[in-house]
Amino acid sequence: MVANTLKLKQRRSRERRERIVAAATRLFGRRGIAQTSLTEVAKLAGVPLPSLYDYFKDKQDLVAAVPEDNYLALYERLTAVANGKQGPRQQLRATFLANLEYIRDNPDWGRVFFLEIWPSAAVGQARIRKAVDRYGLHYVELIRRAVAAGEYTRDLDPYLGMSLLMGSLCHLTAVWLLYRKPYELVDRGTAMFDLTEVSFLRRS
Amino acid sequence: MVANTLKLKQRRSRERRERIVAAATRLFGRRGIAQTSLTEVAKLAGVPLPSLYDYFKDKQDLVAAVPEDNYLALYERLTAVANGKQGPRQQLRATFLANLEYIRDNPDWGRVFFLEIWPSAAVGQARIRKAVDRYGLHYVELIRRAVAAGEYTRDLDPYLGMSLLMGSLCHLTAVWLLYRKPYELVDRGTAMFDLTEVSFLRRS
DNA sequence: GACAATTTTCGAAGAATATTCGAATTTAAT
DNA sequence: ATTAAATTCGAATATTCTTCGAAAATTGTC
Repeated sequence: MVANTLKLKQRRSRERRERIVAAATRLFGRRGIAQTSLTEVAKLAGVPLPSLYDYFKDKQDLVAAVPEDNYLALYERLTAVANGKQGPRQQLRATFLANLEYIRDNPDWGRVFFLEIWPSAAVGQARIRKAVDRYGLHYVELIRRAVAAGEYTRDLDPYLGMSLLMGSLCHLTAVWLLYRKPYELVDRGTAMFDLTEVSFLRRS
Repeated sequence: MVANTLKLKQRRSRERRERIVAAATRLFGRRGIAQTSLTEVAKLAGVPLPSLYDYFKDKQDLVAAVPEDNYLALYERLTAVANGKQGPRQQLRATFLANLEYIRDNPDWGRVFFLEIWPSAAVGQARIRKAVDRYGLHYVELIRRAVAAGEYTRDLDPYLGMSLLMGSLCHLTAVWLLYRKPYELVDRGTAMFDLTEVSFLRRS
């Protein structure tokens, strides 16, 4: 247990940091980043305002911490799900749907990531971009394998396929979040994946 | 000529407003909204800071004006292009590509709209949402007609089809803008449209 | 063309928010 | 027990957004 071997002081400090990120996720996710002041974040986290700066360089840095703190859990879930399936095609499908499930279960995080971070200038920062790239490359790799296995047509450009899937994912999520969840995200995502995949398949 | 019949004072006022929006489009588009201060906008527009408030309620209001000032030109272009084609399928394709051309030719606007406005909380404002909805419905309508004409399969849900196209469009544009235009937008958009459309077609 | 009414402009001040500084406190190490 | 190190946070500063109202410019009227 890492947490237990940490010195008392360090552990407390870490818990504090986590409380701040949790508060930020919630507030940024509900009201948007621009509409949330650090004063509010500090209040919800139960720490004095200047203490935020003991953990984060500035507001932007706190914003970046929100998705970062979720990547680990997300990737674990995605790989766990994918490993349970056989064949790249099934793995791709399972990954896509697990991704939507994660968003459904963590809408605040989803909103910060898909609506505020990923599209915004934040991606210009190397730190965030790296994570986003990794995210996309995971899909590229699965598509590539499905092509190699002969499940998808040889004509398929894996990057184009990835753009299609990521684009659908983002758009679906954005509409779901912005229009107050007018449909069941995973169900609709399933329909969308199956529709998209038609164009990936080998012409018989 | 509306502009010429306007009283001198009103005309100057309108030109001023246009200069402000132009400055805002440029700065918001290059640095992002959060990283751009109104002081900078005012300076680039050549007006004193408080004068911004003679035209816009607050910063958010100025942000909203950026896409609004472009809709007219965009819609004109889209409908002109679509009307030159026959059959809903060709019209849809032409619309999609003309849309990409407009983005390519107005990247600052594209960035403000696709990266800052559309995904952000701003869509929560009725005024902006209305415009966005209209945008999407245009695609829905064209798809619907293509289905009715028997060009697309009857199984196709027009809304799902729209999500797919809009998702692709957004993602393609976002990557193009954020990764410093690594490909020719319209060419890649063409490949993407054709790939997506495979899943719309009637199974023979 | 002079005068009043109206609209437009913008300097000065205020409010909200982000950020820094460093001294006080707490914990860890010797 | 004493020193060193890390952590916390009150007080002060900097930046940015926003308001107010008086000055200036324009328009309408006689």
